[in-house]
Amino acid sequence: MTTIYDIAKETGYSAPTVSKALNGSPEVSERTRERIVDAAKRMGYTPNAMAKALSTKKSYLIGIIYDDLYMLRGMEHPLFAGIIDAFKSRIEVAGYELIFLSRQLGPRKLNYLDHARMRHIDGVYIVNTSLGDTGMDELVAGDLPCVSANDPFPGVPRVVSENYQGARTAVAALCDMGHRRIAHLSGPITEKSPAGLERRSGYLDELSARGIKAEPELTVECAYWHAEAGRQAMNALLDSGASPSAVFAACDTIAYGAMAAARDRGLSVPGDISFVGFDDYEVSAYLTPSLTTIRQDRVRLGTEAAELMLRILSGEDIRPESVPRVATQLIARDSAASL
Amino acid sequence: MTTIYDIAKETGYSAPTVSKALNGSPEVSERTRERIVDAAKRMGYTPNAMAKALSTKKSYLIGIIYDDLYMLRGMEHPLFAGIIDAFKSRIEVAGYELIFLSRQLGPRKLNYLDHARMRHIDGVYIVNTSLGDTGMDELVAGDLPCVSANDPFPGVPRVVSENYQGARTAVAALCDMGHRRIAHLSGPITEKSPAGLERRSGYLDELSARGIKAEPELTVECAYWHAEAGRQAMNALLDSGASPSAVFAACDTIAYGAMAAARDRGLSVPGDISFVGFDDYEVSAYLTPSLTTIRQDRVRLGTEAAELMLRILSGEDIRPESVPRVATQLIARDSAASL
DNA sequence: CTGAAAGCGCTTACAG
DNA sequence: CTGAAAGCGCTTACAG
Repeated sequence: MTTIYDIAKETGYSAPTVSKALNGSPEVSERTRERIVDAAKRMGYTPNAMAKALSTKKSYLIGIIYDDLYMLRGMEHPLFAGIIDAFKSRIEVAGYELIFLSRQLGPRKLNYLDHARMRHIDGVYIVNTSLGDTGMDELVAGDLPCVSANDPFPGVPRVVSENYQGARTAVAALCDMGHRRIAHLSGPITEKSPAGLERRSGYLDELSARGIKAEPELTVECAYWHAEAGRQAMNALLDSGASPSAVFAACDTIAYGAMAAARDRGLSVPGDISFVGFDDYEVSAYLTPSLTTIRQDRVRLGTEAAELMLRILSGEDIRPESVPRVATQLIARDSAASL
Repeated sequence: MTTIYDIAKETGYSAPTVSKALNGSPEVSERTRERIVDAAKRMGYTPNAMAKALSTKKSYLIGIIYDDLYMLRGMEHPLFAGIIDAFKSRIEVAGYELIFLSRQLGPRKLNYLDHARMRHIDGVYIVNTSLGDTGMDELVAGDLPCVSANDPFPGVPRVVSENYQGARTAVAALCDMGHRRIAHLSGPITEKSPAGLERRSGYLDELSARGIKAEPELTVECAYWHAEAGRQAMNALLDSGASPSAVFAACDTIAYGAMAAARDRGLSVPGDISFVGFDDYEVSAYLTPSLTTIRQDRVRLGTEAAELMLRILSGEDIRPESVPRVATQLIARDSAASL
């Protein structure tokens, strides 16, 4: 590995001058810069990020937290995987790299904050935490820039979809098709992770805006954002004797399980019962019938989060309330039809 | 941030002794060790990984290459996302962390090797490369430990599924149900990424082992490992007038698209035509009908890759040919039925 | 068992 | 415009 000292020796300049030349400092002459850059190229020089970080106290590392007990499938989650992808694309243009934060390194357990400190992380993208993640309070309370892709944390700006409005759109679409008995398979309802709550509110408010009385037995809460939970909730709904003509599922995977449950009971979709999901995963277009759903814009979610992170990193002070929600979009397919 | 110098001052020992004590060196007295460890805990000491890496020349960073032009959906790919998850879980127990390698950092383009050098990466997990990735040759030719999760590279051990045997199992299952006219929607056929080839070979060999003559028009190559490609291939197959009673799709997503195409033509599955996939993604169980498929064991694929990486990192010399394939498993569901 | 010295590869004042 | 000095936080011989 060639170092700036090798280049210094080769060109006859000193190490500091080489450093300045390579970093494009204005206080080095054009001629010197050229010579040094040439030599660096010729000698196959690669800067050592560790050494750089050690002296500048800036690592260009963004930690990513993705611990997902709740969704039961780690990074396979297509929503978050897509968001991370987009985040990475944007953030690396600004020179930052993504490193996974973890709570176990070698023999010892640690918390995210310790890990972040250890690596001198510049910022943290909190994509998903499981309920048992201790140390999140400390992490967000510190002065480390954080952006959340999902759950709220005090003082942390987050970039999330218009859950409430999206849910209203979904229900409105069903109402416009003539449905009145619309059930809702909600996500887990908890303040800490309000997407479920927000979508349920949208469901309830849209019904009431249309003068439809919401019947409590038409809403069933799923324990997880997961197909199996959707199947169980759908079975519970049908067992209860409620006979909705349409179902708004809080996410696509819940819809998958629910549609499978309906099919297993011999109900035809959308002949006997219509379904609308929320997310728009790739496969949703290929189900039988294809799933009508509310699309979350993963590219925008990830890109905006990166943009926000960069603004914070450059010293801007962001008020969490000032961050706009990302719009959703109704994708009409075959699983929902007019009564 | 407290450093070992702070601890040295506090305890009255020297920095080297603090360093040794904290690293559990045997050449420090038990009593000293205790005092130092206590002080470190009390003072909230977190070691600085950069400084450590700089002096030891070991970063405990594993680079991960995931560039996916071929699959058209980055990390959303459930197979590779699951594998990475499992890899991470195993590798972090040994103290290693995962960092994404990229080809663009800040204003300048770089190749993976430069990036790896810059960060003093200890090893690289090559999950997926797109065809245009230049510099892979250099990367694998260097002395950086590499493990591949998919494509072959000279000298690089890889941990992949029993593609050939899995395909034979899939076709065997269809034959056992009485099917003789079995079509194959293959993945892209290329030496550089032989999964498609291997599965097609399995298909052809199983047919011939059963005395069934493979008809060329029954095999259609998909341009991508992707649902839309599956739909197009299925349409091409049906347009050609071939009328298979069963289809073996090279992966689940291809099967999704193919089944959708069949449905759009009014064919019932499995009444008119049976389908078997390859992968077993979570949703495959919730399709209508649920998809019979060959499961790739993502947890084992990732864990074994990590295990292999650790062995290489500890100096073991691995012959790529010596790495066993990971077994697949037939998951019988509803999309394939007896003739 | 403990510590003084030097080094890992870079950058940041500061002096000239 | 250029360079000598010192420092970032750690570890590794080496001496005692």
